[in-house]
Amino acid sequence: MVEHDELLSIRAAELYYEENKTQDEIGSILRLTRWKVGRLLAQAKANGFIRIEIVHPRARRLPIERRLREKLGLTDAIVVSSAGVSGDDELQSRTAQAAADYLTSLRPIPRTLGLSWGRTLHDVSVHLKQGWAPGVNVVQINGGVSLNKRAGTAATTAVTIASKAGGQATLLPSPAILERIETKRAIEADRSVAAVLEMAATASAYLFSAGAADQNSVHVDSGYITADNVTELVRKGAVGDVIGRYIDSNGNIVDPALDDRTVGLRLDDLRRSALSIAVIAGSSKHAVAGAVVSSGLCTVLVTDEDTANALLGD
Amino acid sequence: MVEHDELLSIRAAELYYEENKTQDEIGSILRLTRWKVGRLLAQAKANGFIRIEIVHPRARRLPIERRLREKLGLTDAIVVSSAGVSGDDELQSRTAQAAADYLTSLRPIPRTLGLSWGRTLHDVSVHLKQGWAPGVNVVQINGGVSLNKRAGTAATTAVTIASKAGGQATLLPSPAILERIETKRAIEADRSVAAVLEMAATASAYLFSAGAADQNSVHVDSGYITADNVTELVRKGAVGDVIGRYIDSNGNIVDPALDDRTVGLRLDDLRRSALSIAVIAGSSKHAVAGAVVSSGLCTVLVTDEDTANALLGD
DNA sequence: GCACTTTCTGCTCATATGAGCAGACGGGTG
DNA sequence: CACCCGTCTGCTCATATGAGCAGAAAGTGC
Repeated sequence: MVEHDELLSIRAAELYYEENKTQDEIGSILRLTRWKVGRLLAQAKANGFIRIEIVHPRARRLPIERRLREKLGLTDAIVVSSAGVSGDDELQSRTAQAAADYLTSLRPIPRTLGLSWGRTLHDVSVHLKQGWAPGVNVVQINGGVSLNKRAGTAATTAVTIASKAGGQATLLPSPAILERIETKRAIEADRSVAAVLEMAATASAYLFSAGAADQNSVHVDSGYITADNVTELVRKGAVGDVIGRYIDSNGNIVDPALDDRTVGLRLDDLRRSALSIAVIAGSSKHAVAGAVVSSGLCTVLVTDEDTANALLGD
Repeated sequence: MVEHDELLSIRAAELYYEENKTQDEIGSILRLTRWKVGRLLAQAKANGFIRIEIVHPRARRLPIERRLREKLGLTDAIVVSSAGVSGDDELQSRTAQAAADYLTSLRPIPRTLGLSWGRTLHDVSVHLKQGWAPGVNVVQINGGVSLNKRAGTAATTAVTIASKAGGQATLLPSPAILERIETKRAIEADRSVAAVLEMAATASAYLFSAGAADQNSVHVDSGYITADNVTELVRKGAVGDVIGRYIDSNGNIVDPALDDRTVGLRLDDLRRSALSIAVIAGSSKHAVAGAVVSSGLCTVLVTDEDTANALLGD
């Protein structure tokens, strides 16, 4: 009889959800009392036969957000829906939009925002509304200025975010990765750079993304490292990079020598921060996202539904 | 402000459908009155942002059924959901199940059921329950007995359906298509064949499927026609076959000479019937389904959601 | 700036729905 | 066959929701 009840619950669900009939009407159609209909409907829901989806570019997945907060110990999580999405580009754009929304509604408003750069964060800067906050200063937390046009967007991103909030942008005038460690030490010792790094270390909030460890990395594009370097890093266990530093799935630095040549905030500075927001979207970034979250690099994660489900292991 | 209301309606929908909050609670979260929340929710529904799907192999799509009845003038339409379906095979199986259900619940119970044959109808016969009706006789309406094992299922189908209803099966002892028209005339004149055809013409209901006009046709498999014949038929506008007769998109016979060599009920006999049930599923059969429905070959259509949507032109 | 129309808001009231409970039912078990 | 235990049924009652309406607000044309 269980089998038969299941079928009945489907018939009831059709009439209720597709034909907008009341449980009473359904009762007289299926020759049941309205209470029985109510129970069948509840049963159909409990069995997962009723799937309700909110189809909208700005839709979020609150239950997944809650599970992320609870299971992974995040202060906050923002998960955008991937329902009806056409490709990774759209997913990234939706996520960037959500990050912009999150920044806008953030209270208390941070005085200084430490910022990394990349395609995702550029997208966030575009989505922010003019006047999104009343005075927020932005400081770059890792190097990468104008080595080529792609890296040039690093400056644009910082300046855009600051100017839309009526604040100042402080750029870090250094390449992301230097060829020799001596050069890196020298540049860090320079007053203009040291001042920026000092400011970066004391920012009240951080906003960063992560890159996948593959040939499409911005660091390869920008010429800081070669495709072969990346292959080697992957062999050593790298899953991606955060503010220019390549990490393995536990969030540890993969290649300390390379890391020593990388200019910018240390990962531990990020881990000490009370508010660090990671914006990570797209199927290629599931692994880095996992590393970022599990090693405590962020307190807030903005991501897409698929990545979130991957993090939760289902 | 419309833009802003849309976003609010999405936030409200998230809280309502994913977090099971009451409209009142949502009101206090979003700082709105509960009536405003109700209106936002109604708006979200009206804009199609809320998608409710019933995910179950036996789920039907009642609104599409209604539109099929209204727009295409069918007496009845049964549309199974394609939600979460893996391939055409599953779609066909679901549709066959629905056809079996429909037959079982059919009132008044037909005394004699005219039947064609094919993979789909075989599937229907399998899904019917023992004792699905109290005494229904079955008569084959087109030829095709045991030329090879595939065609052999024609007899099995008819016998199964009849025996599960405690009735008699009457087989049409003839090939589907003969090579020479004289042979066809001779076989039709034979008393044993003529009697079956007479019975077929006076059946109280018909159940048939349709084949796509392609190389996978049962008629090619069974050796009644060659793959080249099919190519030629398609060139002449054939979209598929019904009870062995190839029709174009208007439901007209494509090749009168071939048709004259085909044994069985005429299409016009089907069109005159008060109850003829077509069971057609799968993406390859959208075109035939359109021809069958628009030329009035069936009064009842059992099909899948995708095919139905194709018929409705969207 | 004023009269007019249209849209929006917060309400009352009727209805639909879910929670919880007492009794009916069913089917093992001694 | 009587008994018990778990499940199911139909109910009452509290709550959530939608329809409809009067007044407020916001446009619109002169």
